[in-house]
Amino acid sequence: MEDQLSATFAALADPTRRAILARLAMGETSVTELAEPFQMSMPAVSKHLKVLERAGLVARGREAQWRPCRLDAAPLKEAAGWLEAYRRFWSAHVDALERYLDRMEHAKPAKKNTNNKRRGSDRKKEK
Amino acid sequence: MEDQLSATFAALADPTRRAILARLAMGETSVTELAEPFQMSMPAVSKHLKVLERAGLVARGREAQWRPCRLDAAPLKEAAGWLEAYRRFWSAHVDALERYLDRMEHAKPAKKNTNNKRRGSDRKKEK
DNA sequence: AGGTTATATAACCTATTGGTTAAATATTAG
DNA sequence: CTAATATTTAACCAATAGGTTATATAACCT
Repeated sequence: MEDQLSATFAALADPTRRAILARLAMGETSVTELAEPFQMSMPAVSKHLKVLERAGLVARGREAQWRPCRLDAAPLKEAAGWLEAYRRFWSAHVDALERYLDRMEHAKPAKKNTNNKRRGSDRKKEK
Repeated sequence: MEDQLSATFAALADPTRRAILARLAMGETSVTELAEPFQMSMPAVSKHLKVLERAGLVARGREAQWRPCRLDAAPLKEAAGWLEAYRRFWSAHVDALERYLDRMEHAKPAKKNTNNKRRGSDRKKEK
């Protein structure tokens, strides 16, 4: 997973890690405190932190025996930018247009519209 | 990976899948055409499509022997919404505000900040 | 029916992920 | 130095991911 964007999205693809980021958004804290809400072992949290750290989302300091973690949201900016390019595809207005165009598409072809008797995996659009 | 958000981010955490979505943003197309730019086998692309489909990002139809894929960006909306909550952390302007608030937070007990380097959240050590 | 095209599935492989427990490390306190 | 605390690393495990090749399925076209 060489690229930054993949690392960022992969890091976000885990609820534990997202919860850690949410906690860090409230301020810098220690690993132990981060781990507290979860029912997993400390090494597991440590691994999650390493994933976040390698994705550049968490930076750490050293203070005595603590390794305080703090949020570094910079990589999220790139991710948000990527998503932004798709905004028009989820805008409600365009959704309606989409559905309209889709109906046109399916009504248009003069081909014999053989009934879709096939298996149910493509039932999504059949309203 | 039970939740929708995790499925969405996980689906986006692969450059091939992001490229597939980018292609689909230009319009519905077949699996073969989707696979063409990549140097991987067709089953590999098929698997990527299945990941995207289970994440709800791609819907498929049936047209003769083709299974046209089309983008369904709805799940991206939730992802973008999640990221949006962190926008203030990557905006440079608010970054300055953050730092200011952070200093205030840590300077609170005393009046003047006299080189108090300790971070507040891990001070349970005062015995 | 038989052949071609488009796509999916099966079976397999290796690397990575997410978790565990046990041991090591780093730092402070006494 | 020793003990305590915070955290990481090591070794292991099961499940998943991402790829392969070979085979199967589905629909079309003679």
